[in-house]
Amino acid sequence: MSLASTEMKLTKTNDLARQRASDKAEAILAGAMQEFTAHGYAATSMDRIAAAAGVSKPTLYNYFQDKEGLFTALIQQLAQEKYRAIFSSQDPQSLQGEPSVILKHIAKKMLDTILQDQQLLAFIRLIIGESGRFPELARVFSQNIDKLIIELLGQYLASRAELRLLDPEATAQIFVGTLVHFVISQKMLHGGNILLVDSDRLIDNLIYLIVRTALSAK
Amino acid sequence: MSLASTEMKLTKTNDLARQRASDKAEAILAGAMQEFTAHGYAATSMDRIAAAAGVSKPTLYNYFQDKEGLFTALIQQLAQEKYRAIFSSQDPQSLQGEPSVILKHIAKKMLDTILQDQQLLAFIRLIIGESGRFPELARVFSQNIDKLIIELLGQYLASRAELRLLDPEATAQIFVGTLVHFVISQKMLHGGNILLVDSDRLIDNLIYLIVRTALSAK
DNA sequence: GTCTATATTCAGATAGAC
DNA sequence: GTCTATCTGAATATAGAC
Repeated sequence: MSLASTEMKLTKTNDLARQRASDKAEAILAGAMQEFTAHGYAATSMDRIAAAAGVSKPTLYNYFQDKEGLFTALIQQLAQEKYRAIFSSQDPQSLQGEPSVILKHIAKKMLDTILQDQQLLAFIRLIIGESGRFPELARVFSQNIDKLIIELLGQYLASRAELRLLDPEATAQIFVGTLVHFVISQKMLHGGNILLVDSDRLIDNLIYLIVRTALSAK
Repeated sequence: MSLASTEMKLTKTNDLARQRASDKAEAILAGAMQEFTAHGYAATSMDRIAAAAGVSKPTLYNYFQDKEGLFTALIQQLAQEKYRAIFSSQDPQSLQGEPSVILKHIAKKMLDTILQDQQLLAFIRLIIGESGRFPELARVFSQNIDKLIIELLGQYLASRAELRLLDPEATAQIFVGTLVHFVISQKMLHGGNILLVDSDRLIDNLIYLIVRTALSAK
């Protein structure tokens, strides 16, 4: 299967060919998710996926062309799911109140969403780990999740002129980057045990940097 | 080989047993670096490492217990090298000038160091990708590189009281997190093509947030 | 469509010659 | 210490019965 040919638009939801996706296909994807997220691409065998899905190996090949095809199908499904999960947290524009309160709410919600979801953590690890072998999948993830979150938050920051930000979108990237880096170093790299700065302390300082000019102007 | 038994102190430099490390061992480590960083742990075969190193497979097993032992030895060597490369950039305390200038210099140096070094990028990808299988190696990397950089920068920020920071160490973590996230999303996830915010714009805004109170007080 | 059984390749690791 | 040659298990993928 050619990687270049993979259709990767997250906006393209289930089409005709999958009006009623087969139970078997779903079972296979569920098994594949368990195994791929736990062991990575190369260390996962089709035998183990078949066992986890409760089907035989030839059935895998009946629904998916090969290991690469199954993997890319899984990543697309996960990206859609996680995209929806993250954006079901409501639009910041609709929130009422002081920016410092709103931003704290957003930051806590973001961290909670990621830290509570072991599957999402494993997914991010998988995407980064396999980004050498599957650059296209990594690009799509980055463009569809990271970028959209930054844009949305940037719009909110831009709407609060009293914050006197140089550049709301760049500030949003700082905001998101700080939280993502925290998750990676604390959870994925297991640096959380002997930790330097906990999440509350980090969030408080991040928001302080963003709102302090507005505060002192009062 | 037991992972729990791996000695992982970066401070422990070459000891007696390697007073004059064999050329063969170095060739093997060089070959292992090329293959492991290019393909990850599971997808790299001992045959390919042997070929890349220009030795035969039994020679690998003469110098290293098994694949895991070779991998952990490589990660330790790379961590030492990268640690030194990053900290050879001089201590921020010794720099003279306005904090905004110093911080910009540090940020540019950090980004340049990482972005120019393809090997370091591949190493970070490897560490994150294999952090499920080798949690101990990931923990050591996080504690010895990430944490030390944040502490060093935190000390500098603490020495500049005019910045009126709530918490210099947490601010340093924001600084480093922003840059690391940029590298991951732009370079490793190949989000750089259709990019939102470029590195100069990001750095300018990061420093603006940190120093703007001191600026407006003038 | 789904299974059992298998073809084939390739991996990690080693025996034994030199 | 280093090699050639090889053992053994496991991986991807498929042929052919039902």
